[in-house]
Formats: sequence, C-alpha cells, structure tokens
Amino acid sequence: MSVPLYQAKAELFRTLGHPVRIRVLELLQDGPKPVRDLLAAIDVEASNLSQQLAVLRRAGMVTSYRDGPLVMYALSTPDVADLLAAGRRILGAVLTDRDALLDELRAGGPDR
Amino acid sequence: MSVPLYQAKAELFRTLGHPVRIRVLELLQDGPKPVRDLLAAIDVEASNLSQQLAVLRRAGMVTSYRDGPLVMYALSTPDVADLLAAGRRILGAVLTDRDALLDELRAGGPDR
DNA sequence: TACCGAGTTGAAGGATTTCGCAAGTGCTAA
DNA sequence: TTAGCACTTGCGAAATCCTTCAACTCGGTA
Repeated sequence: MSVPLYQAKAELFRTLGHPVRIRVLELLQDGPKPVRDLLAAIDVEASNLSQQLAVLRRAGMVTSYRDGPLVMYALSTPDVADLLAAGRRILGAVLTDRDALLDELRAGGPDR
Repeated sequence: MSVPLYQAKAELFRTLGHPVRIRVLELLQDGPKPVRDLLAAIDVEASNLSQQLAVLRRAGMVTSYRDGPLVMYALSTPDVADLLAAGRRILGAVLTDRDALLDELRAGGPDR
C-alpha cells in the first residue's frame, strides 16, 4: 500500500491536534456555519482561521461552499462528531486518573 | 480549569498524531506487552520508541511497570481502543470520498 | 466602473517535533 | 564483581508546524 494505514491514521489525528481546528469542528456539529460566525466565536485572526480551515478541508473533514457573499463550512461526515465524542470520553478517563494520582501525591504517598 | 478544555482535547489528539505511537496503541489493544515485542514489531530505533512511549506515558494513555528484566506497557484505559476504532471509521468515510475524487481525476495508470 | 466586505493564499520567521547517536541506569546471571 | 541485555535519557541537527503580514480573488452594490 502506498501510504501505510497507520500513517493515514496518524495524519487524521494530527489534523485534530490544534485548538482552533477542534473548536471549528465542535461548532460545526450543530450544522453548517459561515466563516463569519466561526470568526466571531473563536478569537483568532481571519487569515489564521482560514489556514486552519484549509487544513481541515485538505484532510477531508469539512466541506465548504459559497452562499452569496458568505462561505459556509460543514462537517463532511457526521462520523466526525463521533470521533470528538470518543475524545471527550477518553479525556474524562485520563484526567480523572491523573487527578487521582495528583491527589495521592498531595496526600503524601507511600514513599517520599 | 487551568487549561481550556478544547486545548486539552487538541493535546489528546496530537498525542495520537504519530505513526509509531498509533502502532504502539494498536499493539497494546491485545494486552500488555514488553518493549522488546513492540520493538520487534515496529521497525524503529530503540531510543526513538522509548521517546514515543514517554510521550504516551506523559499523556496518560499508557502505563508501564517492570517485570524482571523487561519493562511492560499497557493501555491505561480501554477507552483508548474506542478512540482508535472511531478513527478507523472516519478514515473509511473520508478515504472513500477522497478515492472517488482521485478516480475521477486520473482515469489512468497506477503510480505513486 | 469602482469600491467594499468576506475569505483565501503565499511567504517569512519562530517555535515544536522528530530522529539518531552516545552515554547512562537497572536487573540478572556467571 | 564483571558482563550483558533491556531500556531510557541528553543532545544537537533536520524536518514540520504555527502565526502573521501583505497581497489577492470573489460577490454584491453604487
């Protein structure tokens, strides 16, 4: 195979590995939105947002189309929302584990 | 919360954004494994693997313990497997879309 | 036509990551 | 104690990513 599967997977996840891109995807979960709205919600420069949108477009995670004077973006497949949800679940699991460890340390662990 | 949620999410996904780390997690889905085995399966230098394992450890996605002369690694939570599965699903959706486009573009010989 | 708002693109820089080598730690057996 | 396997860590060099600025395209409107 030309691009090993595990490399394609890594690229997929790396695409999500940026705060602005995550926020865009989360905002688009509620339906298509114009760049205007994303820009108003995210606090980032227009050109920067545009660059991040381009990354998401190249990765095939969003699609865009023009609606009069506005450019609209939408998730290319609802599966993206599943992935975000799975991420939320893990984040919960991992963070509680870490907090448990922190609490253990703070309480004065078995060895010091 | 000290770190905004969307940033924590981005870090989580970025952790998965590396071929070696993806392979490690997939191999660990079948149960704990010593570094030896990972090394034999992945084709990467020992020091490099060690560094990627350290990244996964810091992110809280795997745990390690020593068993005699070997160091064992395991997924810290089975939720990680869910995330990988979700990734696989999206990859399917996104790649078929893209392949359809590619086929449309080239109508010709196999290369790359 | 000229102009303006909405987005995009290209390029430069600075910041992060990644990689391989060399050196170091831990455990076990001789 | 010495040797040796199993890993890990420190550290530059190279590759990659992120951000910003300036310039550009596209629609709508006067």
